[in-house]
Amino acid sequence: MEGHPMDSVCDCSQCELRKAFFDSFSDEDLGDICRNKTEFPFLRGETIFREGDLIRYFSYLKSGLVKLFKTDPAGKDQIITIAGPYDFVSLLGVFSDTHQSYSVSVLEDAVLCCIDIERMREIALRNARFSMNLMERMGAVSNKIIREGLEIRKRNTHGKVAYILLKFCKDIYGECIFDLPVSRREIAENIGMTTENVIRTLSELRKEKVIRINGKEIEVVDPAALERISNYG
Amino acid sequence: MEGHPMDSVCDCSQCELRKAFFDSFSDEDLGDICRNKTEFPFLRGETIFREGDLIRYFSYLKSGLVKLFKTDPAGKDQIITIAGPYDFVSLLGVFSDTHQSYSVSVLEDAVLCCIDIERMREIALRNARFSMNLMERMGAVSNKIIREGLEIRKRNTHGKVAYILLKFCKDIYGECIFDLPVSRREIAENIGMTTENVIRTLSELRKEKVIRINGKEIEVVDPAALERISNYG
DNA sequence: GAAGACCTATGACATTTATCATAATATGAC
DNA sequence: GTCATATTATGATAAATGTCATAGGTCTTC
Repeated sequence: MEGHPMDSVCDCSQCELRKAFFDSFSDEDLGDICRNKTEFPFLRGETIFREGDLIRYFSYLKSGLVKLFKTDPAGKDQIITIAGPYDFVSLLGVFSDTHQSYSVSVLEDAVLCCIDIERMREIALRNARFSMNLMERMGAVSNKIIREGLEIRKRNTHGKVAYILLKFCKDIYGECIFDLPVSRREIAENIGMTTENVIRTLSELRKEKVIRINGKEIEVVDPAALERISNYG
Repeated sequence: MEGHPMDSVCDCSQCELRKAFFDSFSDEDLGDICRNKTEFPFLRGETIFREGDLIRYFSYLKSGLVKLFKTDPAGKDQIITIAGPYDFVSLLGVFSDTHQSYSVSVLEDAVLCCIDIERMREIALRNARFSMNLMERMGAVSNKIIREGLEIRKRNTHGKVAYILLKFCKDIYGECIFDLPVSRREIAENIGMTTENVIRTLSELRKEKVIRINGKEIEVVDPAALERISNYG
């Protein structure tokens, strides 16, 4: 894990993600976690951890945007998913596996909240409601990744590109106009097609006046048409 | 849930899956579960539950083979995965969702062990080690599904077919000769290609003397070649 | 500011995959 | 057993997708 711990000015009792993870905590446990957590700020392009690294922390994203990916023997990356604050938390292997099974790197400056894995385990073992919350939270993340994989698998190239554009505009940014946080190649690595065809498909959507393109900036001009393409293709 | 409860002759303390789920149980909790579980036998072709059904049980497969799938508005099925005893257990939504998010039906006669969801929750809430075991177990299943999805996504048709044949021979049956528990169409629904191309690809593998086909019976004659095709394609 | 690396873009072409048609075989219902 | 239906199979063709080549633009590094 790169990055340098930042002064932990954060008060866990005020954390907006508290409800998702620590709602069941006693003041004591919350104080314990709060004093023992470390926040790591990361800049765009930095790698948080790599496939195969030892798991030392339970971690969740407080802010920013990351990509989860695997690298094959030939050095080609395959992106598992792109995730924001509520979508990225150590997946379920965190208590059973010893090593990371994928890499995570930063697409938009991020803050990661990290809790020593042993301390986390210890608390989980004496607070069953917390274990349950954790299970629900991590389960939701896993399920989302599984569902997304199925949606991508069943679409053709146009459908795939439309699907991921809609993910950016609906799930990630909540706006029809946004700056793509990834390259065309990374989109290709995410949805399983070639970079050239991603570029070509984007150009076609532009020619059909469904989107407007200005470098990294994308504007979804005709969301209904994009939905149709996503659902049909 | 169809099927009729069978006489519960099973003694949980002897259950071969016990270690996976109930290792941390006190004799008391184990007895409690054992007395309150219900075993449902299912025949090939039967549906265990459908997407959208109310979740009433925590369930895991004791024996047999099942498929997890989703049905789209047009009525087309998409198979999420094919799972045996250690690979199928209520996924992580079981404590947070109220309804099933996919359907499960039976490929090979199966026995499902079911525990009332409320009782399960209650035990999980007072036995944190059990919650932890559960989390690990369910996490392993989720992770396996995610990984499988990625492997399928990155392969071309030959690689996909080779991949799933290897799954049958290595993971499911542990033998190079086996009866396919699914139709060619179901294979297509699993790996995201057309039925015709699954059939064609199988025929090609036969012509290349990598496999032998006799109806549902498949023999992997040249496992090394099949591995190469799976890894290259 | 020059060089190199990467990103975006597009065209031409080859290959892969899907679609449509047809038929033999197998399976299930009555 | 027979009829209806689904499955397996194969070929012909169309459509989609990948590969290769080229080029201008952008960004980083020295």
